[in-house]
Amino acid sequence: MTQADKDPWPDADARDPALENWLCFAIYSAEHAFTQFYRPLLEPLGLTYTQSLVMTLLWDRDARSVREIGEALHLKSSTLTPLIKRLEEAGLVIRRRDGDDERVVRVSLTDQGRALRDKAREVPEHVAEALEMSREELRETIDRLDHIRARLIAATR
Amino acid sequence: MTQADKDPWPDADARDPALENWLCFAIYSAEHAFTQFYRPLLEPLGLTYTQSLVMTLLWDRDARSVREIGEALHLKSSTLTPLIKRLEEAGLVIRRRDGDDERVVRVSLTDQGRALRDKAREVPEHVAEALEMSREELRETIDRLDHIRARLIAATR
DNA sequence: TGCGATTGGATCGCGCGCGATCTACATAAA
DNA sequence: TTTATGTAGATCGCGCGCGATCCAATCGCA
Repeated sequence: MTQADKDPWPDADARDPALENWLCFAIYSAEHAFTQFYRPLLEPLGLTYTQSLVMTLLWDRDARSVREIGEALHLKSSTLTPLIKRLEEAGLVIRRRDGDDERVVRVSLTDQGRALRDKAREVPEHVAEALEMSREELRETIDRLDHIRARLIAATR
Repeated sequence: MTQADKDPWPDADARDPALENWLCFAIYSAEHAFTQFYRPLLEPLGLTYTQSLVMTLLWDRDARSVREIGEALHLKSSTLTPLIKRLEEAGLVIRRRDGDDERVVRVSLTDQGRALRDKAREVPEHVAEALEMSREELRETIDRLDHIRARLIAATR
């Protein structure tokens, strides 16, 4: 458990010169830890983490376009098109061209996709339990990360 | 700028029921934003972000084993072996079996790899500039993310 | 000494995630 | 109507990142 926490990074004591890089690495590895944590929870549902994000969007509101999904998740069509096709192969969604605008592809839940929602409900509780953080702490951390993301996007040339 | 910040998530006002999932998504997309931000900075060096992490380790201390690098970055050999081979093809490092223990592969910098360090020095400043965060804020956010990671790893079954 | 268990890397298959590029469709302008 | 401009997805190639699996070297112990 704690054995994996000794960070054998260079100059662990003299972190100051490049704290920004540490922040990036902290985010980078927290993301991996989350993925690892979610894996066994989502595997029984047959979903990857990103797939579960798409499903969560659709459970809230159905028949979204690929563009809408991409905006919500900050993902490009080159990521989403194959991913959604995989969801379709799994029988969870269907993709259909919009009648009004033939460019648009609408993604809708199948009965099977809708049914999966029940199995997914307990997942957030596992996360909450693991994190052991107060709602204030969660709120504050999320706000800070959102701020960081906004700053980075604004500064990306 | 601010246009990309409207989060079109379900129930944006009723976030409370699953704040933990929001935290995960916040980390997930902050990670992508960082990758996007780093890309144009690292492209002139011919490095990806993960490759730059490996190089940073080696610049601090040379001739590390694949296992040591993996522990520092929390990455598996299935990720590192091909990545380091790419660094080798680029002429930045050499891989050599350890004489004492033939299982161990040591990764050492070439002159070219060492020389790249100078070009990489300015990168952290760009990050600092973009983030607009105080050292205290940085410190605190890093600590919180490290804590989250530790909790997740401990709770991953 | 010898033999099972462990360890360090390598390999394979799969799913992201992206930039670049392409196509089909839609809309605005001439 | 024709032409130009823009938009929604799809496709391709590449680099992670992992679980599963394999192999060779080493270690532990009888």
